[in-house]
Amino acid sequence: MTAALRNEVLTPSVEDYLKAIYHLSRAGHPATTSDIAQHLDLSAPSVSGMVKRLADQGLLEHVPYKGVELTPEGRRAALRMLRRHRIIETYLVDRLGYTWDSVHHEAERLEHAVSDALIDRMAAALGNPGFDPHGDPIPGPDGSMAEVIYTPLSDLPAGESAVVRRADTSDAERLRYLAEIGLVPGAGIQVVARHPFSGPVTVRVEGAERVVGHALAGQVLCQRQRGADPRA
Amino acid sequence: MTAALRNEVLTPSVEDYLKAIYHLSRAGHPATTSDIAQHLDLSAPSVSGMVKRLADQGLLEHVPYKGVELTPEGRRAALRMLRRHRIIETYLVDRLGYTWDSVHHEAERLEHAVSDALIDRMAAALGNPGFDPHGDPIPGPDGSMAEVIYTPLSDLPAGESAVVRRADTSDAERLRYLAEIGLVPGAGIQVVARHPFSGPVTVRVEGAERVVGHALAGQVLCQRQRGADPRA
DNA sequence: TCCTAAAATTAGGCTTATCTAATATACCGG
DNA sequence: CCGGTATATTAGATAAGCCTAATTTTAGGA
Repeated sequence: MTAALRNEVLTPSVEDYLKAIYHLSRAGHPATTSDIAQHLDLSAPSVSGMVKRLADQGLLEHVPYKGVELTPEGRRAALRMLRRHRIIETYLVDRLGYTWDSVHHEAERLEHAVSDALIDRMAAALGNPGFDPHGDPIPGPDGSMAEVIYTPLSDLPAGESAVVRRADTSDAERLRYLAEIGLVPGAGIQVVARHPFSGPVTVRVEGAERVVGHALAGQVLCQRQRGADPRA
Repeated sequence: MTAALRNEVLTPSVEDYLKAIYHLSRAGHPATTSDIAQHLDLSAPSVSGMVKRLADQGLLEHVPYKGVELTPEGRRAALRMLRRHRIIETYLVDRLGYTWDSVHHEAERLEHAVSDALIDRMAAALGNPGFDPHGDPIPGPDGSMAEVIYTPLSDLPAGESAVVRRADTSDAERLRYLAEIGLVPGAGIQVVARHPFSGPVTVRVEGAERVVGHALAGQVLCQRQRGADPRA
């Protein structure tokens, strides 16, 4: 019998684990114990213990010493939390004057307390937006989520701001180099200049200006910020 | 060293106990273990245990086998919860289309999760109201609360709706009788007719019509509903 | 292949908050 | 003033989540 059929309510702790595992699994491979522990700022044994309970509840699959992956039920729960989080953030920014960078902590607390009905009312009041203030897509009540179109750094026009979302290569050398100059997922960047004839791109990252060759820039997938809105 | 100086954060459970004790203490005498247990739907031993911990933390005074009373610090915490609860209720009714009777449960969950900053933003967005949708006063950030003017049932004009708030007598016979006909604190009433020359009042309580003598009606203190707003 | 370092798990303990069962206290009527 | 009932407290157990210390497993390098 699955947890859903047993009609169980998830504790805030469990919800946080599912969220963390969902995020860590985006990359494809299973989330490891230490990844989860670091993400949630907990000890590894705490994670081991919780993982066992979550597996018993049918929310994830655990291969000991290997890692965990969410079951469809676990993923549903994680997407529900993602929806809550992003709607709350959007509401607080849109209606209560929060700034996009100050809103995360508040949403982190509220997402465990609001009812589904309130989330739906907030979403309706906002016109059922598809994206939050950070540009991230908001899952629907059914768990469906808009695809985000990532733009290669090499295609961004000069002057534009964006957020690095993914490095489209598995070459360790390149990944290491990109990390070294700060072009990691989540990093905010601004294109300073594009040089013609497939030349390099000059980009500002964390205050520093970096020059990135055309080929490498093509593998740095970015999410464009306001003004070139993905919801268009 | 008091809990406040130790900078402790109260758990949701503790907040609920303080709220319950605050409400039960309105009547004057200390709150008893079984009152608290009934109010929170917990066993008496659970309450005994928690009461001991709260007394250790300096949030209340406990005289074993007698009852508990909040310390100034405990009262501050309770009023902070009351403020949160009532601002949340007001916001949800005013801005998100909740009805005044459906809003309680949602507020009960949110009041433990919202930050002080969010409460202040919600209050500001509402124009710092002094009363919630039920007509109850909202404590300020400093714990101050508007006095509510209660109107004796004998003074209410015919047709007016009100809520019974207090019976201004300690005569057990009268209290028992008032309870019998449903004129208890919290009961919603409507004045059907007032009879002249200090005659009785006909009032609808829980669907039934009751006739109350002038003297007794003078001791049933009511809070008038919308249209004769206490915030005037 | 073997050995070691990193990662994961198990063992054992703590705190909060709840419960049921047993015991202690208070109050009221005779 | 004495006993019985109602109320309160203590005793002891449980579950969720967290921790540190000890152990086990995996994987990479000589």
